[in-house]
Amino acid sequence: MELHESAEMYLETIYVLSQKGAVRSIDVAEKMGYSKPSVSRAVGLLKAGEYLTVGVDGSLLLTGKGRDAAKSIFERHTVLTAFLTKVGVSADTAALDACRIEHVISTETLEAIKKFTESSQ
Amino acid sequence: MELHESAEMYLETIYVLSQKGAVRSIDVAEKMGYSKPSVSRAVGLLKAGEYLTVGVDGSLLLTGKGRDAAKSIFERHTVLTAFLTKVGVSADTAALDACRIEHVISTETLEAIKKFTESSQ
DNA sequence: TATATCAGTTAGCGGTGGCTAACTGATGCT
DNA sequence: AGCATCAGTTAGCCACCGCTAACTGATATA
Repeated sequence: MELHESAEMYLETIYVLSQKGAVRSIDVAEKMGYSKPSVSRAVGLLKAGEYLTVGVDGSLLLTGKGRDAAKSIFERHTVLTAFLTKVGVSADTAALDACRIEHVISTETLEAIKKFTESSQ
Repeated sequence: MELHESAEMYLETIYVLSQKGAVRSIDVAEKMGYSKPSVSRAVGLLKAGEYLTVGVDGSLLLTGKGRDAAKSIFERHTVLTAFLTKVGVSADTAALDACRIEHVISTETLEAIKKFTESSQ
C-alpha cells in the first residue's frame, strides 16, 4: 500500500489524538472536519495496509508500521513548525503550512531544515 | 475559476517557456512529461478562466491575469530554491522540492523565507 | 497527388478523495 | 416496551487530473 498524502494526514491525526487516550473514527472525523464516511473509508484502507487495527470497541490502534509512519510525519511537522516559527511566521500559519509541506518535501530538505533550525538557536 | 495546483504548474511552465519564444501545447506536454490530451484539457480550462488565449497558430499567450499568476508562482519557486540551496540542499532536490512547496504555502511564510534568505546572505 | 507526420481534440477510463443519503446495530432514556 | 441517539458502514455522487485510443486537419514530403 502506498501512503498518499491523505493517508499520512489520517495517520498523523490518529497518532496525535492517541496521546490523549483511545481514538475512535468519530474523533478523527471531528478533528479533521471530515464526514464519517470519509474517515470510515480511510480507516478501511489503513487497516488493509496494516497501518492499524480496530478494537472490538471501535478504537483505532496503530500497528508498529503505522506508528513508525505516523511518528515520522509528526516529526516532520514538528521540525517544520519550529523552523517556520524561527523565521518569524505566526504560530497559526506555521502549523497550517507545516501541515501541507510535511507531505511533499524530501528527506534531504527535511534534514537540512532541521540542521539549520538546531544550529541557529 | 479556482487556480488549483496543477493549473499553477501549467501556468508556470508556459511562463517559463515563453521567455524563450512562442509556446505551443506540445511544448508544454514535453516539458512537463504529460500527454497531449492532459495539456489540451488544462489549456482549455485556463482559457475558460481567462488566464490565456490561443493564437491562430496555436501559440499560448498569457493574459495579464495569467501572467501575474504565473509570475507570482515563479517568484515563489525562485525564493524557495534560493532558500533551500542556502541551507545546504542540493540544486536538484531544491528545484524539485521548491516545485512542490510553492503551491501550498501561505504568503506570510513565503515572505518570511524571502526575508530570511535575503538577510542572511 | 498520395501519403506521412505533426498538433490538437474528443471520448472515455481509472484512481484519489472529498461529500450526502440512508441503513445497521448498540446503547441509553422515558 | 418504545424511541432517540450515536457510531459506523454502504452506496453512490462529483471534481480533479493523470492516461490511452482514435479522430481531425494542416503541413510537408516522396
